[in-house]
Amino acid sequence: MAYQYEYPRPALTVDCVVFGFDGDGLQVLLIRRGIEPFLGAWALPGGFVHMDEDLPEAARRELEEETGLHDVFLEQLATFGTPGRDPRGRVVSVAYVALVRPDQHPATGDTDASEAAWFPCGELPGLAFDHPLILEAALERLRGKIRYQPVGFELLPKRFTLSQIQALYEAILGRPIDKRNFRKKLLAFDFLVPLEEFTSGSHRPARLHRFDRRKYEALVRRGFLFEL
Amino acid sequence: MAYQYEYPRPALTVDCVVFGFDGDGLQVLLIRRGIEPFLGAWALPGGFVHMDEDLPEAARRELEEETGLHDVFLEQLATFGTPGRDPRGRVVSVAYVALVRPDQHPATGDTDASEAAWFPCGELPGLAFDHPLILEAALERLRGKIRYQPVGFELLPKRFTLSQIQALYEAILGRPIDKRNFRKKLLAFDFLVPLEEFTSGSHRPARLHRFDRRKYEALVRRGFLFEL
DNA sequence: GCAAAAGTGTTTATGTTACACCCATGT
DNA sequence: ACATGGGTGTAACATAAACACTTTTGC
Repeated sequence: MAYQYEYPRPALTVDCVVFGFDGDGLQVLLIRRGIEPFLGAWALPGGFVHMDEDLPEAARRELEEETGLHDVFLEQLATFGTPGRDPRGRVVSVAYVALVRPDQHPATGDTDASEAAWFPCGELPGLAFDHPLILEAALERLRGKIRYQPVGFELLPKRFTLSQIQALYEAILGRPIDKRNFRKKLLAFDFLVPLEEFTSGSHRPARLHRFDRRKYEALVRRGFLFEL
Repeated sequence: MAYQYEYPRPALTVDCVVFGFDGDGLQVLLIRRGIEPFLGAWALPGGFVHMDEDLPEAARRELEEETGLHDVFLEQLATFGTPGRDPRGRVVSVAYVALVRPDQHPATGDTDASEAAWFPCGELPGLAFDHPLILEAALERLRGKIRYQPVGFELLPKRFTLSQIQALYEAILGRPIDKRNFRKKLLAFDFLVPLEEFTSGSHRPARLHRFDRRKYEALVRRGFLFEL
């Protein structure tokens, strides 16, 4: 370690904004803090980065430790480091966005130490640290991203109806979408595979589809741009 | 400091990808390293974050120290922290993108300690650390961003011709653009102010324009989306 | 008068929006 | 039979793409 740098260093954490979709509204997974500072307050899952682990690894580890979630879609959002954002001293946090499918959702309260719970995006409790700021940035990113990359499929079950995905887009974009135009456009991309399976319930069964990642990626390579 | 965290911490740096435009191609400002490691190699300007400064402040400070640049457009890009990316040990770097106008360009070699120079994006020298990776991410961001936000104006002189801005878009997007369609669309946004000044030179003088940020922001507030 | 870049409209093709009714199921 | 959500096509409109010649200046 010939050139080791020896001045004081900020502490480094990761925080995850975990989005889920319950068929109706967009939701965020929060944990109740079990330690000071902000003991008992709701916060984004996250924690300190270990010296030998990469940043996404740290995010995944903290996510699993605090919420039981694993194998989720994860993407770096931004880094927050304003002095004073953490009362313990200088702490810089690399924020991630995670998207989880309903079948991956942990049952509320199924983790050991900390309590985790889903909150509808519109009814969030007060949050610790500068987490409201991070959450706002994550929402903005999601709203922007969903319009030109098919991240929505990371929030739906593997098999889903067209109405479900439309409801998801309406929830994220916050406006109603015309059913016929939405389906026309989405199906024209040709990366949705209609299945011979249907929902059952009190009404007319809806055809299930799955997202064909291969077809999507082939399109992307041919210089195609998703835009909805 | 009741809850100070006392485990080993990664070191934290900022690095800046500085883009410029010379009327022909996109360029990047690099510095020649004056210290180990990678002594003598070209690298992105950047350095360690002080304990009491915010991240953008640190980026601006390093930029001024190493290149003489100040008052530039600056935006966070992403954070790079893979173990092993710096031979001195664990160093996590928050990368920024800076856009500078030609009139702000430092004369090559006008800084004290380190040597700074512009390189065309297509003819970059070998770079220190994982800086090629950071640069690639910055280029991708710029290409994406220029299509829906008028960041291009940060790379042009305050007064510019329509041909100059077209050349900039062509350089960044890497493809030719139809002159008439480009002008029609750009002028239709109505945030370009035609001036009563013209270039002089060996050919027909071109009218100069300036970007009216107020008009642009008013449009954005009315729910308008730039798209080119 | 020639070389070089500036400037200017129209037509065609493509994509987007608006819009209303019938269908299949469970109760 | 009725309530509920699923499913389908067309016409009007708006936006994007293709395309060629004239103008002004310096040399």
